[in-house]
Amino acid sequence: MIRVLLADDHTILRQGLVSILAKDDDCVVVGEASNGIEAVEKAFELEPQIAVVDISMPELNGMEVVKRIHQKLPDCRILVLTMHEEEEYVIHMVRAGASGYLLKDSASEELIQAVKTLASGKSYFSQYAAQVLANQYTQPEKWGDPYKNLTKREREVFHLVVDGKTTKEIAKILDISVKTAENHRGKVLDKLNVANSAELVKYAAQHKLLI
Amino acid sequence: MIRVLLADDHTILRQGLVSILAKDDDCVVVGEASNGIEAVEKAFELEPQIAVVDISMPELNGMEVVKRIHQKLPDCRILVLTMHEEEEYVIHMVRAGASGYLLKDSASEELIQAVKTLASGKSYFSQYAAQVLANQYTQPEKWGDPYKNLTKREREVFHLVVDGKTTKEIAKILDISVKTAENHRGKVLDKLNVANSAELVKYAAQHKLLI
DNA sequence: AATTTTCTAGGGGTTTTCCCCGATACCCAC
DNA sequence: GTGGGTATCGGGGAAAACCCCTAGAAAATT
Repeated sequence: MIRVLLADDHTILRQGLVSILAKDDDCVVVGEASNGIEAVEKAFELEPQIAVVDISMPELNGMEVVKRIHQKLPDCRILVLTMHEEEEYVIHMVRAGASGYLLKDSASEELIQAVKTLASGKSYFSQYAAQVLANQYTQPEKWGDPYKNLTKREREVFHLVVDGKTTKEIAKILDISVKTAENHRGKVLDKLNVANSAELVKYAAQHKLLI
Repeated sequence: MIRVLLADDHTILRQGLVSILAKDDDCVVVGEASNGIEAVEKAFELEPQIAVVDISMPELNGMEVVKRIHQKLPDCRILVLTMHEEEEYVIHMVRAGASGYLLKDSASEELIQAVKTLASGKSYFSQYAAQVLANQYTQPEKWGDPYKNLTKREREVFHLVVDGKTTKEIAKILDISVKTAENHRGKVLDKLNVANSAELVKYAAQHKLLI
């Protein structure tokens, strides 16, 4: 039996979800929440296997809800159910810890399908959401604005730092003095507005300049 | 007019592709290749906007072809057309630089759709391929083996370092001396077999322990 | 040709990292 | 209990990173 928590501020829609899930023998709705705070509290209290969460909710928005639930209950799989089709929403929710993303105009069979898929440990994305996430892989062209301000040499240094090279190694590779390499790196840190090399690598990772 | 290069070792299938694309007024097949080496050479020579590439080809496999074309001609968009459904293929081809992934049993309309989508600068993935790539984002952390050897405290330090915190900050957060924090970090570096904090963040990113 | 930007390199300083070392405390087996 | 392993806590010291600066040569722009 898959224990499901529903979080959506629209009562009617929640009712609809309950009736859809009630028809399925493997699912049981163990709780409902009508705002973000309540959603988090009920999740902690009931520890459901699946949490179905809307993006726009009063008190606490969906992304915060997903973050908090995912942090405290990593085993609880979160399905985002929303009207929002925007790319940013998909990406941010998945980053926050969602394992599924479904649009509200999906068929009811798809909801059940999604819940079961998540319960089995896999992920489930609507056609559109999957497309958005897949695109993420092929667009490292979005070199963040700051990155574009780096000079050619600075970019070389940048990539070497990101690769874990020390200043000394960089100097040897580029055949310049350690001091110069240090200078370049300093400028890179400055231009990308990060405090140290570790943060620089983090920046790179978040902008898909890694791997 | 979208200039397309076809690379597939099966002559009949290539014929089919030509006739499909010929029906469309916006596309023109400027070249064909029946093996990997030839594909790369023709690509460099003709500089097509779109290269349709099969995975399994003689002389040079599809992944190498994609890599080489993508490296020399970053503006040439590559569509992988294959029978292989395996996850690894999708991921590897996309990493190598492919912008689209289509199965050979797709409808001919979908091929044209994919070619046009790629030409417009976007990506195109078959339902299945998109699903595979989307899943990459949510894979329940397969915390690498080395990570599991970290003690509780070391993991706390690990995550703080990865978050870009300095030792001093970590010491304050965990309410321990700077020296102790340094020590913990040293052990983490040692256990994860990395040389410095930058590499540590890289490790985290590659194991999806970031963000 | 003149100006700006980039690349180069160093001086000299503080802070952080990194690699040694030892002390305490805890758990667990003998 | 008593020893052995391990986790946590620290320190000393050398090396590296980081930060402030100057400054000339080369390259790109105007």
